[in-house]
Amino acid sequence: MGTKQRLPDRKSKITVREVARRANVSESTVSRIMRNKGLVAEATREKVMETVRAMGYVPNRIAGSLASLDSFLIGVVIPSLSNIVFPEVLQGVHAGLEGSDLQPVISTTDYDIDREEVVVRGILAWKPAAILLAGFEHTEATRKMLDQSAIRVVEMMDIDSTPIDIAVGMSHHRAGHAIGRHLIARGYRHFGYVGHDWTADRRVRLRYDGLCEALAESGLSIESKAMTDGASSVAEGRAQTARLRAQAPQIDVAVYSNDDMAVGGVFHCLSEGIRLPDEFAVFGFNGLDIGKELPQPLSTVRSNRYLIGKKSIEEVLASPERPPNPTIIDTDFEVFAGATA
Amino acid sequence: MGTKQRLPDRKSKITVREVARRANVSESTVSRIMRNKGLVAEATREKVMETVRAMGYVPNRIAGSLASLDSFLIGVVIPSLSNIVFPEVLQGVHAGLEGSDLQPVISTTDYDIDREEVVVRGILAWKPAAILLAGFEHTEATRKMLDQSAIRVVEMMDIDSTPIDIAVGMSHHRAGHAIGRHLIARGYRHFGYVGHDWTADRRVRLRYDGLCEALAESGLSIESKAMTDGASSVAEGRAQTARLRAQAPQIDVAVYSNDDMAVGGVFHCLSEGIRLPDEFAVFGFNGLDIGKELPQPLSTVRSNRYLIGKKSIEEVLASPERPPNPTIIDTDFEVFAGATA
DNA sequence: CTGTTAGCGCATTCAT
DNA sequence: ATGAATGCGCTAACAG
Repeated sequence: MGTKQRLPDRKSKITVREVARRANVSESTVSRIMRNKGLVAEATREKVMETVRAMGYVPNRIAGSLASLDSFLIGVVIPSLSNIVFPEVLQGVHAGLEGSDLQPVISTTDYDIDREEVVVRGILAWKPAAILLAGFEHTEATRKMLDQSAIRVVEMMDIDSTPIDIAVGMSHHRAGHAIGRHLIARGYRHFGYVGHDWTADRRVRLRYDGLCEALAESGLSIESKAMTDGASSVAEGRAQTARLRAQAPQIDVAVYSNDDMAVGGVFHCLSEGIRLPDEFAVFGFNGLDIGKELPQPLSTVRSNRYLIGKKSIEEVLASPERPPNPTIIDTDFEVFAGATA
Repeated sequence: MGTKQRLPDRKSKITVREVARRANVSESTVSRIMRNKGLVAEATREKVMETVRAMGYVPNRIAGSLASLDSFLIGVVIPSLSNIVFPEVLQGVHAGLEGSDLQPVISTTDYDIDREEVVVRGILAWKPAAILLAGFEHTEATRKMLDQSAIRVVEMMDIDSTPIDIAVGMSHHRAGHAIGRHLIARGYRHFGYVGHDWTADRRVRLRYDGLCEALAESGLSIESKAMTDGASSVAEGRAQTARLRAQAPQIDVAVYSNDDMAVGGVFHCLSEGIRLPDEFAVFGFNGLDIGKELPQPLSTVRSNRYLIGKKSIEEVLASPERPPNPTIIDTDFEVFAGATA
C-alpha cells in the first residue's frame, strides 16, 4: 500500500466537494469522471482518480439517484425463501442484472397478499426502475399502486391470467393437463393425488385442475386424495403417501403437488419396499435437482425458474417504457419421464 | 372504491408539494404526518391522510434518506444463491428485519473475493445502515472500504478468525473435530473423506482440518479421499462415493464435505444395495431438511443458518455504533447421530 | 474540456 | 399546532 497518506478520519463522510477541493477541480468534473460521462482530459481524470482512491471516496447513490431522477434499484417481491424455487428465480434475476449496475431490493410476503401490499408500498418508496412479483393475486390497493407507479411490473411464474404489464412464466394449467395425458399414455388408469395447501398458491390449484380435465377427457378421474393443510415438504409427502395408500390401495399412480412432496413419496416407497413404478408410481412437479439424483430419477415436469428470473429482468431492461398492451413471455415446461412413473 | 375522484395521471409524480397544496397545509405538516412525528391536530391529520390516499401518494425514500442523512437499507453479500444454506441465512435476515422498516439489498459474489470487492463498493454507495458478508476472506480494498464506511460490518458463518467488527456463526474447526470424536466413539477406525472444492470456501477446509486433528489424537487418519474440483452436489456425492469405495474398500466410514455430497453417498448405497451404516457409514454436514427425511435419517452436524441471519440483524439493530473491540457471536452446532453412521 | 447555477424531494431547524 | 427557510450530496443544463 505505497503512499502513506493520512487516512480520512472514520466519521467525516467524504463528498464530491472534498474530492474536488483536494484535486483542484470543480464538483462536476469529479462527478463526470465518476460516471464516465462527458469529456474529460486524460490528465485530469488521472489526477482526480488518484485522490479518489487516496481518500477512499464512494459516491452517494442516494444523492445521485435523487439528482438524476432515475433509479438504480429493482424491486423483487417473492412469497418465500424457504421454497427452493424462489431462490432459483433470484439467481436468474441476479444473472440478468449482471453488468447493469442495478441492485435488487428483495422482500417476502409469506404467500399473504396483505403483506404483499405492505411490502410493495415499501419498495415503491424507493422508486425502483421496475418491480417483479410472483403471481397475479394482489389486493386492489396493490394494483392501484403498481398502476400509478408507471414503472414496469413483472408478474412471474404464471401466465394463466392477464398481466398488469408483463407476465413471465409457464401455464400451470397446461402443465397439469400434460401430466394427465402423459400418464394416461403410459397406461395408468387409477389416479391419486397427494398435495399441500393450495389456497396460498394458485398455481398448485391450476395444475390440479388441468390434470382433472385431462383425466375427464379420457373418462377418468382422481380416485383418492391425500392432502395436508400446511406447506409442502418431504416429510408431508411421506406422511400423505402413507395415508393415500392406506385409504385407496387400488391407486397405481399418484400425482404430487410438487417435487418436495413427491420425493417424500419416493422415500416412503424406499422405506416400505414398495417397487417403483410397478407397484405404485410417483409423479412430481418442478424438476428439482434432488429428484434427478434419486436412486431412480423422479418423473416430473421441469419448469425453468432460473429462466423466469432472467427473462423478467431482460424484458424490463430491454424496454423501460410500459407499452399499451400487456406482454406475456412463456418460459415453457417439459415433461420428464424419469423412472418413478 | 367509494369516492370517484379523478385519478392522477400516470406520469405526474406526486410529491409532498402537491399533497400539501391540495390539502391546504404546508409541506412540513404533510411530512410530519407521514412519519408520525411531531404534533399534529387530529383534524388536519385526517384531512391530509384523505388526500394522501386519494392521490396515492408514496413518500420518496431516496429523498427522505438524503435529507435525514440516515439509511433504511441493509446490505447483504453472500457467495451464492444456489447453495441452499444462503437462502436460509436470508430467511433469518428477513425475520430479523421484520417490523424495522429497513430493506435488504442483496448481492452475490460467486465465491470470488474480487467480485466481492465490486459488489461491496456498489452496496456501500447506497449508504446502508449496516452490511452483512459471508466469511473472513476479503481483498485489501474491501477491508479498507468496510473500515472507512464506519458502519456496522457483520462477517457471517464462521468465527474462526478475528472479525472486522462482528462475526456471527460457528467454529467449523471445532465442528470437524467433534465429528471425528463422535465417530471414533462409535467405534469407527477406517476413515475416508468425500469432498468438493475447498479453495473457494475456507469453512470446508476448516472442518477437514478439525477432523484430521481429532483422528490424529487417537492415532488415526484419513485413509483415503475422493474429491471433485467442482461445487458440491448430490450427483458428485454419488460419483465420488463410488470412487472412494473402489479405491479403498477397507473404509468403514466416510465424512462428507456437506449434506449434499452425503445425500449423494446415501443414494449410491441405496442403488448398490450397500447396507448403511454396517457395511459403510456416511456422515454429512449442515443438517439440511432433506437429510432428515431419507429412509434412514442422515448422520450430520446441524448448523443454524437461519439463526445466523437473524442474530446478525439483531446485533446491528441493537447497537448501531461500532464498538472499539470486535464482537463474536457463536450460534453453535449440534452433532446429530442419525442412522447412517 | 471545465466551471457555475439550479434544483431533485424531503426532513429539520427555527419561528410564529 | 403549523409554516418558512435551509441544505442533504449529487447531476444537469448551460456557459465559457
